[in-house]
Amino acid sequence: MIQELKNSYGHLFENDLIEEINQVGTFKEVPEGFTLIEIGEYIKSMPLLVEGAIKVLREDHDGDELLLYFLERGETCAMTLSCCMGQTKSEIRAIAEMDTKLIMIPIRKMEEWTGKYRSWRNFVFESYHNRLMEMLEAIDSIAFMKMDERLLKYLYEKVKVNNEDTVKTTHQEIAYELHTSRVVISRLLKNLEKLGKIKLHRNNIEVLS
Amino acid sequence: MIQELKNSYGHLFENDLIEEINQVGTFKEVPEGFTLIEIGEYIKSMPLLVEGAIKVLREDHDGDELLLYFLERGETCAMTLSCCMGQTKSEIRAIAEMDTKLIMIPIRKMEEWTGKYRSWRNFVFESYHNRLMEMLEAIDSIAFMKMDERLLKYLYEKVKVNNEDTVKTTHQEIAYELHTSRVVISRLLKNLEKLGKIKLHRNNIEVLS
DNA sequence: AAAAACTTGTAACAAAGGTTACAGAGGGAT
DNA sequence: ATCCCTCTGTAACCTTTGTTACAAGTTTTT
Repeated sequence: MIQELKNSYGHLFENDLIEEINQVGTFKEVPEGFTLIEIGEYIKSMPLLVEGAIKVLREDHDGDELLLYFLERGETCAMTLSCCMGQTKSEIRAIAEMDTKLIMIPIRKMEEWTGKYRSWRNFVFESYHNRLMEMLEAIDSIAFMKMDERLLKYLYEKVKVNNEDTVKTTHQEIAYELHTSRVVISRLLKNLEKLGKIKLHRNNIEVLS
Repeated sequence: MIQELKNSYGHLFENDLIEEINQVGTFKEVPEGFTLIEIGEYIKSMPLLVEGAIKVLREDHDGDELLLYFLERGETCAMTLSCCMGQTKSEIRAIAEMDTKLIMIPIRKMEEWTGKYRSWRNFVFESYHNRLMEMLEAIDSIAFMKMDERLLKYLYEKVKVNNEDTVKTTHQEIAYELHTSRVVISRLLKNLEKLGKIKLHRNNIEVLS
């Protein structure tokens, strides 16, 4: 674990802290699709992402979903942080976007470290900052963009996060994450194909350029 | 200033910190409608709200607005915090919702205090937490609710923040804050009136029950 | 191979919200 | 009173998005 830690967090944390993380953290490997946090759950530990990616989703009372943002290597979930501190239930769902490696930190350490290590404090603040910015971006998308723009943006993000130029998913799944219906997604995808931005195949979408 | 500080923050901060705030903070009183922070501005100090309320807005590239949330007594703007730390430009606009009193803290103190005072650290974390929760609520509203529900929610919030049962504003202004058109707002307000939820007057809306 | 389940395409229609245009009410200034 | 400006109400129409229904292709299961 120490090697993975140093790779992903060596430039952020001083050696003492890396050492402590190595002592109290537990290494965890989860497969694509694994649910890391469910809405309403209490959170007992905080994840540091070492490899892979996690998607964070919001749900309304009818069970309708909406993708908020992705977490990548070297990041943590500020929502989790937030819930840890306040001892409140999770407001979001976190699902592994691909096979993912993480280090779990017991929440009692967090509080201690914020007093003890400046680098940890900065990391936590920066996490909050990044998450707020991503929430703003999510708000921009749903408030100001039309569905076809959102869809294209979604595809570009997927391509970036997964580091592949095809998005392996179904229209139905996209519809869930953008909170709309499958028919609408099929329609708009067909349009994007006509515009030469993508190429449609069964179970995967090739994103051009 | 010390008295106002103690009233709003006495239960949160230890005396030493209150004392320090009193030393370095400057008291500021702004009228309703005053722009405290503009998008793209660099931020030099952080506001602690003592009395009144502040509305926080987001804008897209076309200049279209959207109300994100209100700040009330005992709160601070986590966006500001966030921008201070990162030395980045403001992503939001903050406008006094009514006549408002604040204490401005120079940003260099913030960093210092997060190391020195546990209560300050907790205050900052809690601020971030609250702001994230309000962003989530904003997302819920625009993603999952229809315009008439959003409008009613908006009116209820205004009533609560301003502590009056009439909302003194024009349809046009509501349209700006909900990012829609005046005609739509007029239409929906008329409907809410028919449903007996509100009563319309010129320049003000009476919210019933 | 046949059946079942999943995925995509498409048409037809409905609903919500956005746009344009215009009339008239209310209030302030001269 | 008259003029002017702001605010509100409403009609007619358009666009975007959501819904229902169904056909056909693909993959998995039996």
